[in-house]
Amino acid sequence: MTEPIPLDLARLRRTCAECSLQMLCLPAGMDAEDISRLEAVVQRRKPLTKGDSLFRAGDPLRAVYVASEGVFKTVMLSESGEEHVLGFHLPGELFGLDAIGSGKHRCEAVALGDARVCELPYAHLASIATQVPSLQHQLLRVIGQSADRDQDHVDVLSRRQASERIAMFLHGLSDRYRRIGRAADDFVLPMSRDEIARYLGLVLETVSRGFSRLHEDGIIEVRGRRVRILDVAALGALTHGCEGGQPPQRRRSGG
Amino acid sequence: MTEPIPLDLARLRRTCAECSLQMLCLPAGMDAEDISRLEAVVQRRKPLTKGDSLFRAGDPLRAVYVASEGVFKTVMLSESGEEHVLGFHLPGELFGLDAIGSGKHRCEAVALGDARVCELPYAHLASIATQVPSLQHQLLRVIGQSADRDQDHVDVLSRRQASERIAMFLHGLSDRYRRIGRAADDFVLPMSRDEIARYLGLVLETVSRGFSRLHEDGIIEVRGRRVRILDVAALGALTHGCEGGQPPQRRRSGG
DNA sequence: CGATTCCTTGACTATGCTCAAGAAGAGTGG
DNA sequence: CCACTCTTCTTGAGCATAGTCAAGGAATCG
Repeated sequence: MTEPIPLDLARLRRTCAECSLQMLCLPAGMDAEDISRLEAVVQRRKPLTKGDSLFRAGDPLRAVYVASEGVFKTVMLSESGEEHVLGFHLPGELFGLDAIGSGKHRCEAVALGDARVCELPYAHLASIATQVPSLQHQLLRVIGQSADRDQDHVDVLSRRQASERIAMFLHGLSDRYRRIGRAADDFVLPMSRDEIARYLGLVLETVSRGFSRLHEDGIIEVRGRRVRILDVAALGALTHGCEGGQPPQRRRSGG
Repeated sequence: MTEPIPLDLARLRRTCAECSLQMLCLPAGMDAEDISRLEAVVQRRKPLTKGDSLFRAGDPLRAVYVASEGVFKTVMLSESGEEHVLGFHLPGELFGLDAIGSGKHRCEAVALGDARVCELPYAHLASIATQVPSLQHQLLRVIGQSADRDQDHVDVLSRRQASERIAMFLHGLSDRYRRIGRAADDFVLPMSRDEIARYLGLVLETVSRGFSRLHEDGIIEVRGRRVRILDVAALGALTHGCEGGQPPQRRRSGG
């Protein structure tokens, strides 16, 4: 465990300038000089595996993070003991920002599988941002984008119909996969039905039935965690709740 | 309408240093010198009345806002035409940050009654933040706090039971009233049942029934928009879903 | 290959939505 | 100041959607 593994060291040495996620991540839009100043504070942590926590609720704000490989979820445990999933964090997406408001993390970040993160010590980041306006601007932007994702979550949860929430979830995930350069219509879900349910404010059975329904209707093909989107337009239409292509629910008028 | 009203002009001239909301607002924790640099960019807009929009979805990011008097709601219109309420903004709370991620506003901000706002042109704010580290820090903090409120919204919407959502809403609102120095257990709701419902992902009838139920159970006293919280502890307990003081729902075992 | 976890599907139930009508407030003008 | 109107709120009855409980099947891991 403590013995140095050459391959890992090589990866740890990788810089932002070489990173495939550069376009998506904090360095986006920064010039070479600025990036090198940013690189000075970026730390690459040792790889994590399924279930590992990056931080827990109550931990003081030390750093913000971006997954370079693998997917994370952030979860909040309600007083009644239920686990609510606040978000899923794909490679290139900044997370851990929940501690900026109060100085303490409000949630826990957990790796959904093997993962690797870049850690950006917050105090360093903020002080460099003072010196490098383009980084400050970029930092505000990514924070804003993170807030946009939270907003999308609110948007999903505001939908009354479970089918709408599920369609929005898949549609949004597909979009995000495209953005990170991965197939948008054929992927393996990194999270369980239960985790999806806890993200959507539903129970896992409802999510499962929702998936089956989309399969029956020929909109997706699903087998376990493998998902293929066959009809993006129809999926998008379901997102709007009202009738799009197929009727969203067999009403008495149809039957 | 266009004639100058002395009283209003006097108010418009008021500075951050004199503002009663100083402790809550952006200037919190800044010294006199820094505040004066901030004041240079703050603009006080002419008063708004019920229904007036401050910005609309699609508008470019010009400024961020803080209500100095009155309450605002931010709303998003879904493709199917429904209005979703994203948040209510009390005096001292920064809003309009939704445009930071993309450069465009994602939602519309509407005054719920007579209101007055301070407008902070974003470009100015960001450039001063570069020069004044304490403002940068403060700016990041308030953005973080705004994200915390969004997170609280997610938390509310994740609850399955309507009664929990309603209890959390009242409990949270009460908290925020206390923070701005107003009575936390006796207030007039600035928003309608319908707006509450659209915030909670429910319909107005459900909200109305929820309020009536809390009244019956002796936890609150409600008459129209006037609310008095009689038993904060019980309200907090309902927030947790599980049984607290009174049973949350009369089950057959009880009747 | 066995054990465990995860997913699917069914039957039943309950919560909250729909539709509907009436009461209470707020605003307006005589 | 009161009558009128319009909006907002309350309450009721019935129904549909999603939750609960339960069991069996698929997939994954050691």
